[in-house]
Amino acid sequence: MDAEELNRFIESWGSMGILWGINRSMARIHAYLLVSEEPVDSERISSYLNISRGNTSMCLKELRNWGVIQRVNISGDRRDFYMAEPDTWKMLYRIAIGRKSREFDPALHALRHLLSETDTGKSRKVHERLTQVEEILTTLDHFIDRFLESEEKSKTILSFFRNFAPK
Amino acid sequence: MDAEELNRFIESWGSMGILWGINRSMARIHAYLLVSEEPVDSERISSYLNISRGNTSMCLKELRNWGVIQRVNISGDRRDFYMAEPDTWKMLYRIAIGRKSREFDPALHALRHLLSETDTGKSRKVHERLTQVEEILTTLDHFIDRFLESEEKSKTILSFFRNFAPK
DNA sequence: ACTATATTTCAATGGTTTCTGAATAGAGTG
DNA sequence: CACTCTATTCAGAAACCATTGAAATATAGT
Repeated sequence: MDAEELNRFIESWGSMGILWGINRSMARIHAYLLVSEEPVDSERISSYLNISRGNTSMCLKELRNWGVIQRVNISGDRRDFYMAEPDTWKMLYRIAIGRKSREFDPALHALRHLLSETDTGKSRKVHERLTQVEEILTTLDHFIDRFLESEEKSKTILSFFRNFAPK
Repeated sequence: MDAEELNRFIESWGSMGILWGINRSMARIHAYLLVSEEPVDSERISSYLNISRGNTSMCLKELRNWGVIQRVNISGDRRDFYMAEPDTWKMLYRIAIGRKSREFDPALHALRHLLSETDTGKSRKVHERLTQVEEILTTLDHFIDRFLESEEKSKTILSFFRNFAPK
């Protein structure tokens, strides 16, 4: 993978960051770590991607919170080095779990709260509509939980998906 | 459903808009239509939610593009009235389809493009890692397509989800 | 304890998205 | 056709978010 290809990847990963719900800088840094064989230090990241040291530091912290990168120490070197989570599966789980807990769960919670406090008699039609939404989201919620529950199980589910939706 | 509860719902639906990938105003308007028994006109939406007429008009247009609300005419009245898509299922499909085509598909496409142009020999480890990601996303892609393919079929899939992930 | 280097924090900046309100277009009516 | 009411557009204002860079903090080695 030559430098040009590498940059093309970094930039496209950066712009597809929306999909994971992370911003451009974070995604670019993540991409850079993904394509680096060896752990790299923050100075190198910052200068290669033209991101300030400060921002680089904050992004690395965030990415660590997400669990998609790891900090490693190299003996005899005072600097911190970083590498992408080496297990692709684990990485994707972490991203999915993060998104779910930040977006999906609060949404579902709010809806349930609303329904529990709503007088069913007052406007039946509306109440039924919202109940339907709640049911669907609840089912999806359980499903996603199972899907994310363990690595091995998820691999099984994936193979189910393959059979169910071949083409 | 009293006014306070109604507002609470509108606001939480508004802030969960991120989940559907739509902005606050659009989501609030959508929520208001969801909980309205009868079709409402744009003036009423605008004054109830404190959103300018101009913005209301643009949001309604967007929501119609998404297919999650409908414009209806009431004879003898020159105004346009709006109502939420009455079929909850259809509504959720429309949202899911929109998100997939705006976020998921371009991301997957970019990744494939990258892989097709990458020299496999140069950095095997990285190439393998990306290929893994591509495979997983492709499988999910097919699965989601099937899931969204038709109303009836999706209902079947939902019941599968229920059995697979009861609790 | 001191120095040199690495890291983190945060106020200020710059950029992007969203919203407003006035201008414009359009549709129905006498 | 002139009038009235409604809908849409769009330039500028406001709100929001990401990024910088300098200052503060932390740490390792001497």
